Amino acid sequence: MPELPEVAYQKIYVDSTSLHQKIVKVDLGAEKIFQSPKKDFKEVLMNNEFVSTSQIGKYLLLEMKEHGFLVIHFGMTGKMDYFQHDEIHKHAQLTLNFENGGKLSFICPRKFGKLFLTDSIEDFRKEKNLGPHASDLNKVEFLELFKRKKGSIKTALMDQSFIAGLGNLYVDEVLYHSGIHPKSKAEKLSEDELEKMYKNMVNVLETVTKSKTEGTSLPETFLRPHRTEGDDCPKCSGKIKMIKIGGRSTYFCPACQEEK
DNA sequence: CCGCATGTTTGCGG
DNA sequence: CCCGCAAACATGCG
Repeated sequence: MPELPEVAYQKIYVDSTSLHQKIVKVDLGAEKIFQSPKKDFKEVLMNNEFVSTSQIGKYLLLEMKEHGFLVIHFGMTGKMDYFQHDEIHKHAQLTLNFENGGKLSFICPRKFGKLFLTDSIEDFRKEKNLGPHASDLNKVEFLELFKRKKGSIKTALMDQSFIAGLGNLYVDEVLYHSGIHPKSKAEKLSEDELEKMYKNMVNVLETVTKSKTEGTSLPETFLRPHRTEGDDCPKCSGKIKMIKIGGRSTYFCPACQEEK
C-alpha cells in the first residue's frame, strides 16, 4: 500500500471515515511499530480526535485536536481499515474505537510500518530528512533539484531526501514512459529528458491516484501490470527485462529505454 | 521448499 | 564524503 498515490488514497479514506470522532478506546500491537513509548500513544490518543490530515511523501499525518500529530508510515503492506464489527484484524497494530461505534485499525502484516508522535510537521520533516512532496513540485523546482544530483536516475528518484513519495513501482513507471534507462546517470540527462520525466512523474502520480480512488484499472500502456521478465512491452514489440538496482527489482523495456 | 514482494536502515567496500 | 550493493526486518503468496 505504500507509495505516494496509495498514501493519498489512505488519506481520503481516513478523511471520509474518521475525522471529528472522539476516541474512547485505544488498542496497541507489536512493540516495534511504535516510535515513542506505547503508553504515550495511549495517553495522547485517548479522548482525543483527528481534525485534519496531510501528507509528505509516503507519510500520512493526522492532526489531533490536542497534542500534535499521529504520523503513519505504511511500510510495504500497511493500510487503514474502518469497520463496525467486533472482530479485530489479525494484523491490527493500532485500533481506535470511536464514540460513534466506528473503529479504525492500522493493519500491518509485515510490521515494516511505523507510528510516530510529533508536535510539529516541520520538525518531523527535518528529522526524517524528507525532500519536497513529489506532487507539490513544479517544473522549475524539479529541474533545479537535478542541478546537484549524481548517480543512477533510479536511485535518485527513490531517494526520499531528494524527492519524497516515489518508490520502486512508480520510479520504474516514470522512467518507462520517459524512455530513460534506469541506470542512466542523473547528471548526464538532458534538459529535454528532465522535462519529460517531470511531465511523466506528474501524470503517473495523478493517473495511479485516480485509478485507486475511482477503482478503475490502469491504462493499457502502463508498465505496472507487466512487471514480469519476458512480458510483451505494452508500447512496442520489445520484451520486458528485469535487473537489480540498489537491491530492488527494476523492470524496463530495453527497446523503449535505450542504455546510453 | 523457494523466491519474490509497494520500504527503510545499516554496514561494508570502492 | 559520495556511490553502489547486500543484508536484515516479518509475513504472505504463487
